[in-house]
Amino acid sequence: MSDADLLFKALADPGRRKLMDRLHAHDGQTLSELCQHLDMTRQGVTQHLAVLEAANLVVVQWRGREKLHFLNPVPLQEIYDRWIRKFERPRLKALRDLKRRLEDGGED
Amino acid sequence: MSDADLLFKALADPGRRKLMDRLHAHDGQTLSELCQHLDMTRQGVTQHLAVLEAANLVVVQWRGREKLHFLNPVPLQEIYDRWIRKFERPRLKALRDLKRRLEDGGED
DNA sequence: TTGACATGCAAGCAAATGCTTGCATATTGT
DNA sequence: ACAATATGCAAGCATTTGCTTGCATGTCAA
Repeated sequence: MSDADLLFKALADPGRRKLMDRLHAHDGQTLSELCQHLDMTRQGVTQHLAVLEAANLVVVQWRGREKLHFLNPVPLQEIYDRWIRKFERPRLKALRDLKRRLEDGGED
Repeated sequence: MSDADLLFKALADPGRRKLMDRLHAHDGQTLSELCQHLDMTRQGVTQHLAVLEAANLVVVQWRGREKLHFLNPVPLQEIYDRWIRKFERPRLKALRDLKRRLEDGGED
């Protein structure tokens, strides 16, 4: 399965996108914490998180018996580069490309 | 089904993404033309295109018995605004927001 | 007008997906 | 040590998805 496939399939579920939003509101939450806002069993949430981890959208860190979840924005940038910027209307494209070149100078 | 759901589900298939690329290489192709590059029956391609149309990523125009397909980049921009820009690392965010403001001045 | 071309519609089917339940394992705090 | 907490693993099941085959409809061109 390609990277793009893992990414888009991961994002193609409302429950998983909600998890992304929850983590965006408060990064580093445990599984139990994340379960509290989803209308689903813990196992369901676990499986959704596994899909997000496979897509590298979420990375985990263990602290004792707790599993902490953190967002990784890098794959989203790859989607932008491959699937958004490429399909922009030509009128806008030249302008955005210029700014992106500027931006590359400021990358960390 | 929400807009975001239609969009991400539409993009979550390699065949449909390949169709997007084919249309990007040459916009306005007929169904038959698009079929020539996919290893699939015409019906399969029809169904994939229907998904892309439902997501508003592809719009069609009839010319006699031919169905012409055109890309619509607008929904991809909405994905960017809701799901890419929002999740950028803070370091890059300020810089990108600045450029986006510049860019909005050049919108047509 | 008639045959070739372009597409639509619908049923069928294997595989993938989303979710559950039940039980197992590991860590913490008292 | 032991009970509560946090999580993992696996089987089962209903629904959705991706694709096919067969037939129907509409359009063009000689």
